[in-house]
Amino acid sequence: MGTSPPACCAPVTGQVLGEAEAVELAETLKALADPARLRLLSLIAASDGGEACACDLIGPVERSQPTVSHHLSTLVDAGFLVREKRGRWAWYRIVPQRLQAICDALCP
Amino acid sequence: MGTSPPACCAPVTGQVLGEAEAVELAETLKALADPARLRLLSLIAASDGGEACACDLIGPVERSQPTVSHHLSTLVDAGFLVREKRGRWAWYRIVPQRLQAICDALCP
DNA sequence: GGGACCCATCGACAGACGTCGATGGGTCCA
DNA sequence: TGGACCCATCGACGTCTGTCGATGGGTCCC
Repeated sequence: MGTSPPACCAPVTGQVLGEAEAVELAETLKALADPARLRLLSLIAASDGGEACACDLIGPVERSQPTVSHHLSTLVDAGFLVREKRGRWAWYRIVPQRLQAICDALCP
Repeated sequence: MGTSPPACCAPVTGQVLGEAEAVELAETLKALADPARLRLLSLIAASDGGEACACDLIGPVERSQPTVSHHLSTLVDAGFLVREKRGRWAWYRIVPQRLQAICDALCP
């Protein structure tokens, strides 16, 4: 919730991180730091066109449907995915700049 | 705990992540995903010679001494820091390759 | 319209995690 | 030797989080 920064995030090295910047980067990393979410990202990234239907993710990730839906929402909220509703299906697409921003923050 | 891989970690994109690889990368990211730990890394990286005494970290990071010690141990266990005892002081140094390995896993 | 299907939300629960005060081992100096 | 100091560990506590079953709103097809 909250700020939804334009660039995200302040780099770890270089200028010393303040508490607010650290909280922001930590929340972003926390969204990545879960096996189910990493597998979801990996599955979507490896799909045709870089997008995947939620119905095709439940099996491979080996979690229940509500759990997968919850993790996908977390990734959307953190900006790593975008959701698009098509009929009764939900399609998810990777946001490559978001992943790149993390790398820039960790290894400038 | 356990394997302590030579290179760490399998990349998110490219081959689809298996559960074991995802757990390993998630644990590594979890070690980073805390404001106090990010500030500690940042403080140490910005110190002279890339190393810092624990006694100089407690003030800036605004946590109690046991809490700081706990976080430093977490970072050491995850391979982001190395600890060296000098007399009654404990000095910590960044392991740059470890941070680089995370970036390689996220943005190949 | 009725039924099958996809998916987000809700409520609940167990386990993990960040934090602190208290404690004790180890080191240095007077 | 005694005292001051640094720091890791322990025990405890409240909070956050990953997981699931149940539920209900939408959408499509027969």
